[in-house]
Amino acid sequence: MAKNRQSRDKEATQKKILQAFGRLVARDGLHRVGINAVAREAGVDKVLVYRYFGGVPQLLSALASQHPLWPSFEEVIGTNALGAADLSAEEIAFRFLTGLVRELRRRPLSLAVLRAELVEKNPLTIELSRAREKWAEDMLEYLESAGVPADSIAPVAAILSAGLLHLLLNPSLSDAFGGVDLKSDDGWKKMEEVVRRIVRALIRDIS
Amino acid sequence: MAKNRQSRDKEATQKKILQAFGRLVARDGLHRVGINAVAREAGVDKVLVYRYFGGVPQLLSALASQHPLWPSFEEVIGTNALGAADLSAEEIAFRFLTGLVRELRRRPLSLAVLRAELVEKNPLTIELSRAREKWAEDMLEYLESAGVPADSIAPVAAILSAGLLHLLLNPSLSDAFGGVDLKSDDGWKKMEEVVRRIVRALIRDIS
DNA sequence: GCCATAAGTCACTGGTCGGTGATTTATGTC
DNA sequence: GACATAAATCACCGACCAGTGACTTATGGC
Repeated sequence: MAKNRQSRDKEATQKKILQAFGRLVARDGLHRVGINAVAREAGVDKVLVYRYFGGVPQLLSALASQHPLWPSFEEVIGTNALGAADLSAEEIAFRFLTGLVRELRRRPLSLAVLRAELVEKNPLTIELSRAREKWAEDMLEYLESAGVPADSIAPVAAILSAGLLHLLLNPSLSDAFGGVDLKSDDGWKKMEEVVRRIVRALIRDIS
Repeated sequence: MAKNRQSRDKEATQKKILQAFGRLVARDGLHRVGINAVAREAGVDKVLVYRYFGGVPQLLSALASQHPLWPSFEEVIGTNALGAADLSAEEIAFRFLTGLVRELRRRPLSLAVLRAELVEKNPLTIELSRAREKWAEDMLEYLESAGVPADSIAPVAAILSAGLLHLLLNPSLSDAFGGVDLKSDDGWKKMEEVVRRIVRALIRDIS
């Protein structure tokens, strides 16, 4: 016969399940992915999903343990906190905002988590929010230790990063405003220039 | 007997249904409100919901025809386009951003729609997105006709309004950054000052 | 008081979901 | 080749969902 239905390979099956879960979450969003859908997508009986993982939350944390949801300071800024100390405040702010976008853009799972947090309030999303907030605090601490006066710019950073995040989550929004296509790399390049302008103006204003 | 179960009052029933729908959407989000939930909340058989409205989309449009989802330019700015022509660019930009927040904050249904757009792609949300985008275009036109140089500030306005919107949809986000409680009026008062600072710096930079 | 109308109710279909107990079967070991 | 083990499957449960056809009954007009 062409192929055994039962491959009897635990590790391979687990991998199939995890990959299917990741695909589905990236495509449909966290809030509409359930055990049934995962099992279907993986071509596997749902009992196996329960056996090997336990449930959707465990699937997510298994995936997150392979590829962390949130980028590190180094990934975002392009250098560690020590190296960042040599940069100007403007440069750090610019790199922070654009780096954030760059890193999140290659993490569809993280974007799905952000969307889910906006829309669903359950033990899983609450836990996820907590983790993300802790990460944001850490980022801010790093910024401070790199010499950025956090007190004065924290709320500004909140608005700007929230804005970029929102455009990231909802590309259609920007069409109406800027006519910039944020689904394309070129669109984001242009958006980076805008960020540069904003940051420059704000920093000049403070000092 | 205490009361007839059947009140036999079509208009009253329709009103009950609409109100129940509005309550549920504001509380649970558009994407998790179905016919069954509406009927339960209204204390009415679901057949009546189908009879009087037809489905969830029609419920939403019935509600929106009573209270428009998106505020007018006058509501946002506090004066019509003619009056706005007398204001400085800084003042218009400030009023636009803070007015947007003020008006949307009192429209829980609109916030629910924005959330749904982020998370669900179906005929209903697509139609809703289209309507909202058209509204945004109109707003931008009004701004232009009030003397604001739209070309140069459109992308900036996109980022800033998207940011405020995101904070509106996700109050927990701001905690980590600014320590500002955006569920309270005071928090938003503080946020307005931040907006003032940003707008002033940016306008100063342009001119 | 009669009765047509329409407001409201009941009961059902077919489907999906999360979750679980019992069973089959491929595989490596001896 | 027999057999214990565990990988995988099957079959089911109760709950919820959207949607529909058939029914009951309150009400206003006569």
